[in-house]
Amino acid sequence: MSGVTNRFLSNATNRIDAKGRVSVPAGFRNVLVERGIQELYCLQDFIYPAISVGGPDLLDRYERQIASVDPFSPEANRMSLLVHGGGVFMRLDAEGRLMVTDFIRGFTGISSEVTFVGRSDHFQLWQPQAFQDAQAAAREGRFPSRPA
Amino acid sequence: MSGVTNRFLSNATNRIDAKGRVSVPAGFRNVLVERGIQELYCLQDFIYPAISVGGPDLLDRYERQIASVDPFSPEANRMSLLVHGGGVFMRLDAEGRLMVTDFIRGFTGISSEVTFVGRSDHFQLWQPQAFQDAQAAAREGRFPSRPA
DNA sequence: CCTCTTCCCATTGACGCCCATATGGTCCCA
DNA sequence: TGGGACCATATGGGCGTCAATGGGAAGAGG
Repeated sequence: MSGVTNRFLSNATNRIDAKGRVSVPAGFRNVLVERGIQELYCLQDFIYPAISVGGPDLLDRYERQIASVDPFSPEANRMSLLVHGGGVFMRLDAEGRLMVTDFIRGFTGISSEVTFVGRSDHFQLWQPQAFQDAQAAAREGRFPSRPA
Repeated sequence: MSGVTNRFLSNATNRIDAKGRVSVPAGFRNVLVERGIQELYCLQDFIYPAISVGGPDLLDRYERQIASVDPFSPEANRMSLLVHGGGVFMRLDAEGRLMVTDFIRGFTGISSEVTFVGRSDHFQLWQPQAFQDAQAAAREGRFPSRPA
């Protein structure tokens, strides 16, 4: 109800510790509780070098999107590769942290810090500088280059 | 009613205290009450190095615009990156102050003082000198240079 | 048997919720 | 018209709580 806890908003940067863990911002954790999300589904963004994190419904939406285009098109092929081949379930530990796996590091370029970015119904993991650059580019009206 | 308290007008500069808080000018707080705004949606402006502050309706307007395009399109992704990733809900403390977070400092360059600028249906937070410069430029009819 | 993960606890610093003080202005009244 | 009570705003600071982070130890898997 309060607008504050029902959507993923804003961005914040946290450190990765020696064990490869990083705290999810408390505000985001509250949204997860509010939405009853316990299992996190992580997948690669179609456009940006970022990992999208949300509940199982996030996967549902992406699958519907894939289904809405010609299943034999290169676009559908590419999306399926990212969603089905690159998706993974994760859980938070008791302190609200998640493991930054090689899968995440490799796709995003994250090494020592993670920028958490709210996306309303999900949030994303970014390499800090990449996020700054992408946001600045978006303000200028430029679109990110897309993989062929 | 009188026209004085229903719009954000004029500008004022206040100090940030040792704990990183700053008082929102009483005139602006009155407008917030008049408009029934309790939760403040703060957005990193698209053009200027300033934070725009308004009610939840400010976010609603942007979200309707996003909803009007294909949600999986690059355009929607780009707008969400700015509107969701660059916005956050905040609330004032009992004395009418708000925390000047890194989210605000980093984007505006604000360090020790904040200039509050009325924009009719919302107001903005500026680094004082940046506001002076932008206003002088506007008087000369020059347009702002977009952020790099 | 060794390594990686999971669970648990400790520390520290930040933030929220209070209450206190200063400063400047307004209004009333002598 | 000058003084002074009164008031609203801006600002300062104490203190409890929670978040972010670090690290030990037990458990699982190779």
